[in-house]
Amino acid sequence: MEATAISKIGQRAGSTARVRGWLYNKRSSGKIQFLIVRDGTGYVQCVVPRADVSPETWEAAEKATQESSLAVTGAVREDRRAPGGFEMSATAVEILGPSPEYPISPKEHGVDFLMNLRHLWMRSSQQHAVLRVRSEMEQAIADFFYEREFVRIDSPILTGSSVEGTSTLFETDYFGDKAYLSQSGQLYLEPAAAAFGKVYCFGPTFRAEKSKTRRHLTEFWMVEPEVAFLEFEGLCELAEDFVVFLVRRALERCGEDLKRLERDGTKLEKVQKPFPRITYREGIRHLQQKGFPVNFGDDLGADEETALCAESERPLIVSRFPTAIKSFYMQPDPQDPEVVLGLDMLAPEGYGEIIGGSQRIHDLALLEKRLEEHKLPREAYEWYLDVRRYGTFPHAGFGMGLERLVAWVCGIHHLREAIPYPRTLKRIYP
RNA sequence: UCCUCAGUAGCUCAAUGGCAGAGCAUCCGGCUGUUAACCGGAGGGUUGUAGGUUCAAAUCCUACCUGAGGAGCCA
Repeated sequence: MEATAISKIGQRAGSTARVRGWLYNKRSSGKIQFLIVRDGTGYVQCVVPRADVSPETWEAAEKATQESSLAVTGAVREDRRAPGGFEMSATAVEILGPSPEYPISPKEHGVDFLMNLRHLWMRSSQQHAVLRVRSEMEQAIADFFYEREFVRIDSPILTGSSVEGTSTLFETDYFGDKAYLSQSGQLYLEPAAAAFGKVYCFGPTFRAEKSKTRRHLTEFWMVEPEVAFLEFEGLCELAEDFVVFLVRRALERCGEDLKRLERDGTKLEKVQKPFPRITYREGIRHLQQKGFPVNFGDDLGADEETALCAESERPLIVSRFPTAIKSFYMQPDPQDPEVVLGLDMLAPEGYGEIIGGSQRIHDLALLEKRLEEHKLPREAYEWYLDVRRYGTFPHAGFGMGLERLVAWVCGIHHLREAIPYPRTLKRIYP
């Protein structure tokens, strides 16, 4: 008999089905055993009454330990007592692969232990739910840009020049030359915007920051749109539309997973346009009134960000930062030349910055000047300057960290659970 | 890089200078509707490593190793 996906088991109610998967948990009571089987699409309870099955089937059910792979055949029926609403009365249980002494028990474990067993931990229901939400968000990202006729441009992972300083770059040998793992696809997207108009890239990025917090990974996935002739106001709207689209998608298609994660959906339902916006100057004033010792020119730390977001249930857009604390390529505000047309989007509930973006400098002379001020090696950027030499145009873009979005949407504490195999300061295994 | 905390059974944790313990997991037994099932029994230890103090160290001291939480920086 052909196997049925457990997610589709309800369609077989009243008839016989065969499922293949792994034993998630088992409870027994003398003459009856309950096997919870998972196959990646869902969970189903299989009931094995001793009186109704062959001795071989009874023995197989008894021998099956946590995470043994199994094939179970039986009659499907609705039953309120079963988790999921349907259960199978097993007529045959076959152990496909035994699983002696599975290390992750249904009880509590520490972070280090679970992270060393990440390859097994992803079988656990909550981890499984997070990674399914991540997959849905990846699909939603592709859909959002496809619907808006963006062209996906894959930027290189191995690069010769950096967007920001070289201190946070992973260096590697490239046939005797130095190469670096990409920190951002932006420099490669700007030329592509001149070729295609609306473009985006989506892939892994690498930061050798020695940061050790729940908001940082050394390898994370970033999605970056870049749009020709888009100016700052339009950029803010694009970022807003994007986040609203992604959160709505999670609510529409990840209900089961969010429920398993005990995520409060009402908080996500409040993520609607328009998002509150403040400028950096206004933010500094608010913070000073609340007693924070901050002045124009200071970077906003974690506590400051949390204080600014405290009043809002929607993401907050902070814009127009001092030129000195931002990257070399950001366009100055014509109304206020001390600040640049950059934005940070801060997620509510303390999840912090999920998006950073800006309008880019399109004037060649100004960009050359900024490269010099930031002491960046001019030669490495010659090709990038060509974007301004041959038909320059105003343009803007942003980057969104996928793991930060997923952590926020799922309501999980640490970014390391929002990626299948996290890379952190102290972890490159498994 | 800095600050703080923690390393004891496979896992989560007790034992505060005086006999190394419990729950879960594993194995054995019991129970015909379990929901992290429950009940009884068994096995399981170089207390992170090295040194020191002491009649006596898991416990106090020193160094190192490993991990966690936070800061800075960022997405």
